[in-house]
Amino acid sequence: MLNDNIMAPTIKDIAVETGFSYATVSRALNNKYGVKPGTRKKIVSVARACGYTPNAIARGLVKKQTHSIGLIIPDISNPFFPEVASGVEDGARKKGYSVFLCNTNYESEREAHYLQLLVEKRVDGIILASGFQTSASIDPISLSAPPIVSLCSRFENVSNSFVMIDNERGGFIATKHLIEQGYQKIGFVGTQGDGFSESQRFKGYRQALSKFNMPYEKGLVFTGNLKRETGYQIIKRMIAGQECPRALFVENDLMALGVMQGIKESGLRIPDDMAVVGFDDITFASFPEIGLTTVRQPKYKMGKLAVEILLESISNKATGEPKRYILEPELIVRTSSCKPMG
Amino acid sequence: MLNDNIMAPTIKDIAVETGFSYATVSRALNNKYGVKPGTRKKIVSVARACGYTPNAIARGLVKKQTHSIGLIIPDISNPFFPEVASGVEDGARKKGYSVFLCNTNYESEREAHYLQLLVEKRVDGIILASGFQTSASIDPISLSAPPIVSLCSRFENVSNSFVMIDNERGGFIATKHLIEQGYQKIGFVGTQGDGFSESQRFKGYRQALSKFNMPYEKGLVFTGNLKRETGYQIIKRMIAGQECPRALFVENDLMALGVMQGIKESGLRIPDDMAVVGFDDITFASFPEIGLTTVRQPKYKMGKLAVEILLESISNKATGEPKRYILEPELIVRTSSCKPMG
DNA sequence: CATAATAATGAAAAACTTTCAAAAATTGCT
DNA sequence: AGCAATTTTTGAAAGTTTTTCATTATTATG
Repeated sequence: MLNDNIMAPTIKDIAVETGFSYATVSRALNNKYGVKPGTRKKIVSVARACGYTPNAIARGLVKKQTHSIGLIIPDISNPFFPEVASGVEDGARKKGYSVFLCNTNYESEREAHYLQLLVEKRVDGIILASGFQTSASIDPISLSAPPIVSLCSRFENVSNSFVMIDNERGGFIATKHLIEQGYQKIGFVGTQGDGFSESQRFKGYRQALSKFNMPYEKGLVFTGNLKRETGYQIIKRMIAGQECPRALFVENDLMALGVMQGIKESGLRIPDDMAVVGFDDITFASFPEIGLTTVRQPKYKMGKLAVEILLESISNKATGEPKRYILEPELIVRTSSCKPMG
Repeated sequence: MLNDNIMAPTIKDIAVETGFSYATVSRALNNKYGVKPGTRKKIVSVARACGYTPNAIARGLVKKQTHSIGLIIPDISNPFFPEVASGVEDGARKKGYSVFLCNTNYESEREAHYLQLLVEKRVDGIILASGFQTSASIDPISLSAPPIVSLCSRFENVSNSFVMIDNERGGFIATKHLIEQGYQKIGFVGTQGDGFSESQRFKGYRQALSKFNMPYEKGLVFTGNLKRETGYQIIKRMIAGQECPRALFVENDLMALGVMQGIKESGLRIPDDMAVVGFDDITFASFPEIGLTTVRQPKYKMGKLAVEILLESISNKATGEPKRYILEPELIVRTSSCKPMG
């Protein structure tokens, strides 16, 4: 009662106030077995009266778990990730977990930094939607690291649980669709890889070309980061150049939107002059005015699933095999990829 | 060394290993004054060798600060908020703070729940982009609560720092614009308030009508939550109804996009048959195919500013007057609100 | 060389909660 | 009432770090 407004009341304050011990107060407030109803009532009412709030930090220290998890994503301004994050958040909240949001902007140092930070914060687990397929970051901390579930990505050099869609197949069906629409010169816009290995979607693109006996031309591949602005710039350069494809598979929708904007600004029409297929199926792809053909990822569901796997493996203390979910991509055909006239 | 792979090494382990005391190890690792260069070197190298990671939980308990903040937003799937969140995250990261992301889905119980949770987690501060103007939630915890900066909103019954734009003025200039374009029947789509008070943007709408001597007609006001789907449903109903306005001020862009979609699906044209003005200026409003006239909010900047104010007030231990930033809204005219023909 | 001043280190307390073993109180039974 | 069995309560320790104060070691000064 004495340090009422200077500091938050603690269990100790309540113990003093009620005359019971810390232990009893703790058990009473946590609804644990073995405290007389009258006692509990008194303790609870005093706690409420003095505005007691449990200190999750102290609790975390004792119990060695924080009920927090980390979510690392590369680009929060790509609507794909908020959608995923939404699933993560919902799943986490339902089980009483909070989530640290970490946005890396596709920078590997930032990813590494956050990974380190989350370990220091003693999160109970991490969901890592990495921009990278090979991790320099994840390794060094692996000793004391909490369980990590990869999301929308996986590491080639680490075997942990992951949930993602079959990106290679996604790239394949996107490209196949364009081929079946009769396009001859099909370009690729996206990342070619993270420096260690090729992008899966790019692989699918090449695979489709090869399967349908179409030549792979390096000149039709345009790479850069996965932002909208980049797509915009690439297409401008592309149109200015000589070898301009008639159809494009763009590695993600955000970039595809930039591409489409560039195409239209150049006076060309979609799909008449150039067809576009994206990847992700972000909300805006479905707008009638946009009508972007794309490969759908079940964003919310993936986030939810990832967090469920993570919490599962947290409660298991990470025994058990890593879980690997590879979901099926789904081609959503819209107007941006209709059959060309001639 | 003995419990190497079973538990994360602690300062104690390093103390034992090097033969120095906790105190010295702590000082060495934290680059504090008063430890012999040789000693420091040895300690640091042992720490590195055994993969020591400081325990932020224990540190938080001692120092009574966690270097974490909470960010509460109502709707992460509205691109407006990720943009804001991005500013918050950047600002926080730069100062070594991590952010708990809390999505309330415009539900006040969830807001209250998160507020409580963040206090328990002993975050150093909270940024609250509330869906509500009057808080039942913020009050009860005010005693032990960390500083709270309101963002894109403010409370009428609590005086704390906030950063927002002048929503009333925003509503005013949006409506004024439609009036100046010659529209007679201008409708409003949005929330009318949170049950305690009117929405500021709605107030601006009414104010503009009144200023230009136009009648306020209840029949032209359509309310619901601020989601896209809601906008879509409202416009469908509106078009089916009899008193259909020729121009609409929609309370946010997301909803406006739903409205636009509904309009087009009904075979009407924008702006020829119906003009639309939104609010926020989310990225997608600017797409040529969309061309949504809107009231711009400096999203990223607001997030950044809010976190700066918050961290400022954290380091001040919350002495000093609350800071109140009311930014100027800016009307961005695009194609969705051109002059009607006749 | 003695003394003062400075630098380096250590011991212990504090932060708040949970948990375990043990003690105290209560209940049931004869 | 007396004893065992059960329920309730307590005290102390643990969890990890930082910090304060005190102590020891080192260097400088007269």
